Amino acid sequence: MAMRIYNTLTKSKESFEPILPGQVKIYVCGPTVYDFCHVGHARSVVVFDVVVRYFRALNYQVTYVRNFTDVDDKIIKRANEVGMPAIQLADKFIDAFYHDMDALNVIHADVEPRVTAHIDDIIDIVQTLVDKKVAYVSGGDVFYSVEAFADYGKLSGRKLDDMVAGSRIEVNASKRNPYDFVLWKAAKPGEPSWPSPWGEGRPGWHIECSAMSRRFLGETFDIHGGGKDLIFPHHENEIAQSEAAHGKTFARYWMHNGFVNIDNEKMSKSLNNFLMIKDILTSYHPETVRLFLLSSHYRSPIDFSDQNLKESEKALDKIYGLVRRFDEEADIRGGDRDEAGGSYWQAFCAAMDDDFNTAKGIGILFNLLKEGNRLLDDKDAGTDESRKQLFSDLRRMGNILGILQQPWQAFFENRTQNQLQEITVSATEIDALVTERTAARKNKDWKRADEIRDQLQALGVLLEDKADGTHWKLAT
RNA sequence: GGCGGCAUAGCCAAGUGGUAAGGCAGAGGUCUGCAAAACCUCCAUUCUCCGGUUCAAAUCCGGAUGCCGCCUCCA
Repeated sequence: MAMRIYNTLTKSKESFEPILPGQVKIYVCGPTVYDFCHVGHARSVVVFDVVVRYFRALNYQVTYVRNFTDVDDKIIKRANEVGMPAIQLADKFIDAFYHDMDALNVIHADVEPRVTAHIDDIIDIVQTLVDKKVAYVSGGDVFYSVEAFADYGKLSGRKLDDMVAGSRIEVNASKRNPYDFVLWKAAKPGEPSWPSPWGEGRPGWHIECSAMSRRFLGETFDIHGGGKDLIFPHHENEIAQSEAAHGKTFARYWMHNGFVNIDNEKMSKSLNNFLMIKDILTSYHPETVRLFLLSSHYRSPIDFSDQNLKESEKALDKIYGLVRRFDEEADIRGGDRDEAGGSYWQAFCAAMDDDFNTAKGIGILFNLLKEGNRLLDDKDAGTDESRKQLFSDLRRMGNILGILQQPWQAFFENRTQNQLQEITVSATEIDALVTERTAARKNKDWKRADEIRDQLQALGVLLEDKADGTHWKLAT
C-alpha cells in the first residue's frame, strides 16, 4: 500500500513518491544548541525518529540528516552571560542533546552536521544568490531580497502584501523590504567569525539548512521536517534561498509536528514551565515518554501532564507484562521469519502508511495485547505458530515506536528501583513480610495472610499470588 | 489586522461520505482461600451549536460560538 504524507506545502495528504525508487532523503531541522533540550525538542526528534524507523522497516534506503545550529545570536548571547566561549557552549549542549536523546532511544541521524563545519558551503550558496541578484550587500551584511523570489510565502500561505510590515519587529533600515532576511552577518567584536567575500562575519539563521541539505542530500530531496513553528519564517526562507539558488524544487514533502503544551499551557519563559527532558526522565521511564509522545497524531498538539504520563506508564507496564508472559509461558523462538508479518503488524502498517498515524497504531497494539493475553490464558486457543506470529508482530511494532528495547526483567527491575525510592519500606522488609505471609497461607491462616496483604497495601505494595509463588510490585 | 488549526463519552484519543477504534476511570462476571493480573460483558442512537448538500455526514458546504497556534527567537 502506498504511503500517504500530509504535505504542509499543499495542505493535503499526498501519496509518497520518492525521487529515487526505494530511497528516502530526509532533512530535519535540529536544535540551536544554547540550552538543554525540552520536551518539545523531544517530540520533534522522536516523531522523525519513528518516521525514519518506519521507512527503514519498509526497506527504504534512508539518508537522514539532522543539523546542529552551533553559531547564532542566542548562543553568543548565552555564552556571554555565562562567560564561556560560544563554541564551547555549543559543544556542551550538543553533548547534552545526545545524552537526552540517547536516553530516549533515538537513533542517530546518518549525518548530523554542524554549521561551523560548513561555512564554505554557506559562503558558496550566498555568493550564488548575490550573483543572481537575489541577495544584496549592505555594509558587511548580505540580505536576501524576498521580492526577487516570486513564490515567497508559498509554504506558509502568506503574501508579502498582506503581512504587516514591522508590526512586531523593528524594521532594519538597511533592508529594502522589511521581510528581507540576513544571509551573512558582519562580525561584531568578540563574536565568532569567518572570512568571506563580504568581510569577516557569520551565517544568518536560515542559510545553514539550505547549504547543508544540499551538501548531503542534493539540491532537491524528498522530505523536510521540523516543528510547526519553523514553517515561518525558517522554512519559508529556506525555500526562497534554495530554489532561487538552484532554480528547482527544494524539498518535495514538508512535514511539521505540533506543539507540546504543559498542563494545557504553551511552554514559555514567562510561565517558567519549560520542561527539560533530563528532568522528565527522573520521573518517567524513557519509553513511557516515547509512548506518550506517540499516543497522539504528530500534527496535533499534545498536552504534557502528570495524568497523561501516568496513563502511558500504565500502558507500557501492560505491554511489558505481555512480553513477560510470552517469555515465561510460551515458546516464542523463531517467530521472526515471516517477512509479511501477521494481521496485527499489517494493520499497524496500514495505520503508519496513513501519515504516520501512531495513535491508531498504538490502538492496534492494544488489540494485539488483548489477543496475546487471551492466547496465553487459554493454551488450547490458537497455535504455537499464532503465538509466535503475535509476539513477532509485537516486537516489530515496538521497534518502530522505539519501545520494548530492553528485556522485561530490566524494565520491571528498573521501575521497582525507582519506585522504592518513593516509599518508606525496603525490598528486604517487603520480602520478609511476603515470606511470613506465604507461611501463613500454607497453614491456611487467612486472617494473618490478609493482614499482611493489607499492611503492605497501605505501604503501596501490591501482591500477586501466582502458581510459582507470590510476586510483589509497587502501586503507581 | 493577516494566515492557519482544533472542538468526539468523566478523562486521553483514532476516525475525511456508509452508519462512532483503542486506552484510563467506572459497573457486572470468570479465575482466586481472599485479592491481584488476565480475560469476558456493559459503558457516546451520537460527534460544540444552527442551517445546507446527499439515499447516506462526526466526516462535505455556509454560518455561529469557544479554544489554540503562527505573523518576533522558538521543536
